[in-house]
Amino acid sequence: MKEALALIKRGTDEILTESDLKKKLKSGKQLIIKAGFDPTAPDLHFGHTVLLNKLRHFQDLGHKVIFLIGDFTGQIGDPSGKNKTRPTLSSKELTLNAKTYEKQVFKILKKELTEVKFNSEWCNKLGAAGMISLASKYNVARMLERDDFNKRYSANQSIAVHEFLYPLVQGYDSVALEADVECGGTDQKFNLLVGRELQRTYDQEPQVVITVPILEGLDGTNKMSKSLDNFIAIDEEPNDMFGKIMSISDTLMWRWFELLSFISDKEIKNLQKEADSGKNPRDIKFILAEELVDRFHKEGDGKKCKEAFLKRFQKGQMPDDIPTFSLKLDTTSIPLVNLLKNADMTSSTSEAMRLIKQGGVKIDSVKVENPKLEIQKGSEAIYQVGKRKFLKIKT
RNA sequence: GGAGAGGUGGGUGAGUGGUUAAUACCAGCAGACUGUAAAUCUGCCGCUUCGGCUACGUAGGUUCGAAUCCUACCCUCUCCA
Repeated sequence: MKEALALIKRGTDEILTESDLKKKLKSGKQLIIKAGFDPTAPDLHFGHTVLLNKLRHFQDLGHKVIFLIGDFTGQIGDPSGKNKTRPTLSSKELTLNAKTYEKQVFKILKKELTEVKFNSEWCNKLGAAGMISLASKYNVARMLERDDFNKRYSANQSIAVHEFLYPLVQGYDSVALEADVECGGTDQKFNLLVGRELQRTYDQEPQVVITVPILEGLDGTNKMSKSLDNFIAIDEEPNDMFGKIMSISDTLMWRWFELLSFISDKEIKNLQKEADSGKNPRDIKFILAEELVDRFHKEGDGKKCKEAFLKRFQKGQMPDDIPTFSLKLDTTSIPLVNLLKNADMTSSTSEAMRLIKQGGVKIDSVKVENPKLEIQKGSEAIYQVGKRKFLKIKT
């Protein structure tokens, strides 16, 4: 029991309330753990795994996880953050997204203890009358307590009426599932708490709310997200994954240790001590990178990546697994800038031109000086753009 | 329904007839230095067949010339009811 609680508590931000959680754990029954996911972003990244790891902990204790895809709520659009209108997804896309989710999610979650559900299943049945009745169970004053709404309200910014429905519907999901625990990011706290309230009005035992911290992305400041392009997807190529982890700042590294690594707090403290006494933080980052690559790929891949990494950057050698790109030419030669664009190494020929002028383009390790260089048909060489983009191109 | 403010490049935000592909800041990219860290320095930062082409909400108009003036439309915000 003590260990169970400790396992669940690790890395959480808040547990509301802990005494409720204890009670539920003690009851001995299999708990229903709910977590909601956006239907539009099936590419899971490290940020999602903070939450998934927490869910996994519950599974390790034998509880059941409901992986809830918010296809209905997706139509409303989560008011936290920007209020973009979400495109309504077709049922085909939904199934596809769900499949993609499942493929990735079971790298962390146990299949036999996970159930994937869509909230349209019960929300569609609700109808207008049901929505009105649901809306009657909460009040505007309480809605405005939500930090996000509060700020906008006091700043005289608009709050669309339907935005109030989002937390309500999300809360209703908890009622429909009779959830015992709901996990989410700290930014979801309000929504999760509404679930608690609603369950009470529906005469259910209120769910325990567990919030986990939001992981900072590669830039070290913003929340990791696809739209900011500061993420590492969990199905990313081992070497890319390793490289990206190595490129994070030292400060961020400790944060990632805390939220992503499974090594004990004690060991992390030891590592910090080593760093303080002068050990190269890069070598500590290796530990993190190895662990994470191993987790999302095969055991041992992390080590391979590390070796490749050392070879490439310490000794300045080429990576040995450069992908090949073949381009069929109709002419006898092609300007280098066009070649780079066609091979998708740069987004435009203008960009390619710029990079060449700045000395950022190499062919077979030789810096290109002539921006108008022509590449002859029938050539094969290794092209490098910037520090990390390598491609073998055949013409 | 009435009154007013505004929509500029990824973001913030200058610019109110012409040296303006458009100030500045942030983000981003490349180079130097490093540990593919941070900090710092330097350069770049619309597209192009390198002739040009397309850009300041949309569509027209005035003008030798417009992001800047006029008209219509769309959108956002504020205040009043």
